[in-house]
Amino acid sequence: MNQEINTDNVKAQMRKGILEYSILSILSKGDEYASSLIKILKDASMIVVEGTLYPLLTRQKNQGLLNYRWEESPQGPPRKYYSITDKGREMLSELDVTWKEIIDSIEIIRNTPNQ
Amino acid sequence: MNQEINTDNVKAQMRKGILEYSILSILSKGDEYASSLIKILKDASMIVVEGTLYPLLTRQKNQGLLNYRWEESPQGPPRKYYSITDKGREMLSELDVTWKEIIDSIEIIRNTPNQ
DNA sequence: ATATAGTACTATGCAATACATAGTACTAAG
DNA sequence: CTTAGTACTATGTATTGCATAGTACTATAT
Repeated sequence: MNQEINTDNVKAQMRKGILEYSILSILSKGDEYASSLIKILKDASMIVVEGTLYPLLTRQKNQGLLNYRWEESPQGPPRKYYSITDKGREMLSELDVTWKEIIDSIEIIRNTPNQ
Repeated sequence: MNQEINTDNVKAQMRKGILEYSILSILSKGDEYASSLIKILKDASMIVVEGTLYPLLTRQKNQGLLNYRWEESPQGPPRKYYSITDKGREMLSELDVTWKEIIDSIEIIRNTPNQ
């Protein structure tokens, strides 16, 4: 029980840094609004809550990685559609490398004998 | 320049949660002391500093995942050798699953078209 | 004997971000 | 007008990596 809670906590810590990469990835394939992003992430088993996502999107906007425009929704309040900038695409490419490095590091650590 | 700093920052955030997994992995293969752990991690391109590692080892000890014993060193101060507990091995197995889930999530997010 | 260098461990404040929570606002339906 | 569903804003809390300061042990040099 306590162990399960702890595993969830480790997973939450693992999400730090990863979500920024995930958002840029999704938007590189097309513009989306926040609730849609949450759904896409959830479908990929990456659970994120609004309190996390909105500040993250704001940070990325302020860093010039994203832009947004308002668009009327079919039957609710207007939606804020986010799109990735050229700078965001460059960042995404760098994060591709960074993520690969992380995976390789874990692979080595997990499967190579200590010296 | 500012972008490089930002990538390093993202990588530091990504390390959160991952280091716990890394430490258990290393110790599952044999006992080590802190400076040795730092070297093994560094060799796998996972840079960690003492200010991070020692509190982390202490936390894991307090959670029952590790144990330690003092051992005289060849030519310096005594060393604190850490070993993994059965509980630590169980945790490691769970983190194997957790890590795989994260990788799969990123794979989906990075390579599947949005709906 | 004392100072220095190398090695190893302890303590703590700071920065960053995920999360929980509270709230505002828009639109449609009751 | 009220309620429900949807979408966004704001903020305090918890956690952990990092920077920094310090203590302690052993060997070597002065």
